[in-house]
Amino acid sequence: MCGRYALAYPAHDVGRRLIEDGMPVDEAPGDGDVQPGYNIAPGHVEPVYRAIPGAAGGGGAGVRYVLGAMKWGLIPSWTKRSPDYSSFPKTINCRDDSLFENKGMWTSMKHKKRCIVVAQGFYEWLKKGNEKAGCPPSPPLSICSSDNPRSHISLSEKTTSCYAWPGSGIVSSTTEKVYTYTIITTTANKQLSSLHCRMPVILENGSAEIRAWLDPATTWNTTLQTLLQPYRLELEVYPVVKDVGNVRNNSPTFIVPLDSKDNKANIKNFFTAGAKPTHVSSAAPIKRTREEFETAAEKDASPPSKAVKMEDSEQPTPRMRMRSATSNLANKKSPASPAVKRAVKRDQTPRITSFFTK
DNA sequence: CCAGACGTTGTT
DNA sequence: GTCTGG
DNA sequence: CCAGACGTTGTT
DNA sequence: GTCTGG
Repeated sequence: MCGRYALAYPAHDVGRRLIEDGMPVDEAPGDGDVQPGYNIAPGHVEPVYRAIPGAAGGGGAGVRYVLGAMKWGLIPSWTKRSPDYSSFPKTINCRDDSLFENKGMWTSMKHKKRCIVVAQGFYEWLKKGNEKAGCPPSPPLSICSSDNPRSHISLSEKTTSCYAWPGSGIVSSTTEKVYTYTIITTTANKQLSSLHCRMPVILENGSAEIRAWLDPATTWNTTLQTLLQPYRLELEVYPVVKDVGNVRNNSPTFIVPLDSKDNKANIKNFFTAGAKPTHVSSAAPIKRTREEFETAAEKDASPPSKAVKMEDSEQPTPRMRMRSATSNLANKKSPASPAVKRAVKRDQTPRITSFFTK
């Protein structure tokens, strides 16, 4: 989930918009230091917002807020491997429940390395003629036999929480530090659950939640934990052109609703299957004002902590159990070929796939 | 104590 | 960095 | 996340 | 089918 997103503003514009939303920016990358676009993929370098502690070390005084240029796909600083980006496991996302457990690679950074990824929206792919974009209890989605509509889920002015890792671990040939980040995912909310079982955690610009999340004086605690919730407000969801699939493509049309005749039928199926469109044919995504969000939030009133989480978190458990079981198995022997690991994961005997003729 | 692992998504 | 297994 | 490639020996 | 690169 959340393997592709959009942030097309040049760096200076990202900074300006954050400031307008009440998020101070003391420092920002040059426009040439990041890769703005409508098709941001893992490995790209993008603006990420974080707090730097003041001289005193912890609390209020002297904290600076900066936009940094970071690479998507987190590499911990303690990695001993050579600076090979692709050799490390896939860390473009971090499950919120992995953070709740007090172990694993995330514990080395959840206390001090929290940050915020800035995004206009993200993309979700619907699998070919297939209802389940993943997990067990997702409702059927009878959509697209061959041509897959893409849904673009717009966060417009919203941000997505994540970790940044000031990585001394990845060292380029120039001995330069590379900062990397990952995007935290949680259970999909009701609106998106027909598309996928996971969604990124989304926080409102300028919110107390973001300030709490970034506060350098705070180490990991249950308050931070409760910030990781499925999004409670409505998002804009609509199909977009399939060209977004190719990472080399980049176009503003990627965040414009797809409304061509050819795809009318698919779009109809898409929405009748459960995803609620907020608009289908307008020229550009609607931008919500902060006031609108706040009133919507008031309506929603319920404390974000329990109510929402409980109802949405019933699904993932069986799958999680499976995950830990298989990963234990797969990790028993260290140097195993990918094929062997996969076979072990499936609890099967590896197959011999090569042979000599004659 | 040291050595070794540390992940997610989606597939069946 | 921090936990688990030996 | 999807798209695209998927090999070796021996030559320049 | 499966891994790598973007």
